[in-house]
Amino acid sequence: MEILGDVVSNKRKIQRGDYLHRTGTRFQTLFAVRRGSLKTSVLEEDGRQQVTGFYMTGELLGLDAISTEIYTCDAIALEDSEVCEVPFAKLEEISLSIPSLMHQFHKIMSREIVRDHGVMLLLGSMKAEERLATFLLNLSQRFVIRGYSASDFNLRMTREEIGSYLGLKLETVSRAFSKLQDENIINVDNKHIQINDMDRLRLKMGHSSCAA
Amino acid sequence: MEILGDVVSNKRKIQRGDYLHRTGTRFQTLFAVRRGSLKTSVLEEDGRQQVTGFYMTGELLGLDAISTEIYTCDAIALEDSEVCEVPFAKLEEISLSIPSLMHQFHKIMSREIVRDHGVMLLLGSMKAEERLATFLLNLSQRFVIRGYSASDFNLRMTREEIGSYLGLKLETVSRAFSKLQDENIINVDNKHIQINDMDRLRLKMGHSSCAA
DNA sequence: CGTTGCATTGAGGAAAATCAAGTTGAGTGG
DNA sequence: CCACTCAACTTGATTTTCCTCAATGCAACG
Repeated sequence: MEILGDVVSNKRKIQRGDYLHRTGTRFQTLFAVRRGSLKTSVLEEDGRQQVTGFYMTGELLGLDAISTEIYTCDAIALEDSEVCEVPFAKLEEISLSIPSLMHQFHKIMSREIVRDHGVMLLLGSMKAEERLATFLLNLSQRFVIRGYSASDFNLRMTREEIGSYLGLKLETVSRAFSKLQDENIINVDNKHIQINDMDRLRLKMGHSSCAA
Repeated sequence: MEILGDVVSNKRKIQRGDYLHRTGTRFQTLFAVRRGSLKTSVLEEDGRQQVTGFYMTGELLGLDAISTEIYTCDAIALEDSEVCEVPFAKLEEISLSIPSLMHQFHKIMSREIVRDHGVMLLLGSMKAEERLATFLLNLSQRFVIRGYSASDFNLRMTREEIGSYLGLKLETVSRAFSKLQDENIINVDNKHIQINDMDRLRLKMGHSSCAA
């Protein structure tokens, strides 16, 4: 992963709300998040919009653009952030002489596909509360990996963005938060989330029908 | 693409209903469909299952397994089929000496990601009828590319499998078919589908609210 | 201190799931 | 060849879930 340093040409700061890239513009670089967080979203002809992912430190954006050499989504900073530009042509070139780099890159792309399949499963077969539980546990997991608390963190995105990602309306997200709080599984104070009972939250992910 | 011939070691026949690979088994090869069609599906701990994709001639399976070197889904033949085994290690090896092959491979993986984002959009923001219209048009498109009729084809999968892919119950799929038939947009005779009005079917995809 | 954006909550309605019959059609065996 | 079986499909009635619309709360900011 550190080999990526050879490929990384320059860093770029990006303020909350700014676009990192826009749908339809020419693709040349991937972006690795160094600090902060971003969301990607796709826009349909008829105005419908959907958030397709949230990205934190260390995660890679732009993989979708390789196929057409045009970005297929918008990437927007959720807070003041910093990214590394990874020129894709250069990455491919260097890959030729460093097989392990190429292999790692393939794994990263593959992981993105697996991740998307997980979201498809969520969108296709889970109820609102299960979706939110899954989402919170996923975030929690990713915070832990980065050395933050698994059970106490601040959301960087709005209810509407969460809803868009989970295929729900913002009111439904809000209600699901309230319900989990009423059951004492989590504490919600606006964007500040505390998970009180990780196990019961995990149960929520599974089969809501069996739980009380 | 023909370069792939160098990598392809052997063909494999697989009968309707048979597994091409199973979740959890060791990954070594990708599979290119030569004839027939397959579905992939993921199984959750609690028994929930979801179809994550349908694959036709020329399409590539197994990309999700690269990340963990273990297949993350089941692949099952929808009809008697034939696939080529593409040993992944060999593909990576050859890529090193044929940059264009590597580049093509990256595009294929990227296209899979874009495709998944499309499904996420469908699952997250479309109503039943819109989902089915989108699905039929996608199939139609893929048949055309392969030299078959765009407006007259046979489904290889059951209503339940379609529903699982689209995040709907089989009854809902059936009703959506019936509705599109009542509106004279398509003809349905069990698995035999005829599209009478491609334009109105496309309209269905978009904003159902505006249509009658 | 009003404005603005985000969040919560409630009431009512629409969409899809669930439950429950029936129908059809292909394959099987008498 | 016909009855039987079984799986897939269709259709209707009811229930659940979520969306929509609307009102209100609340904190940040100029």
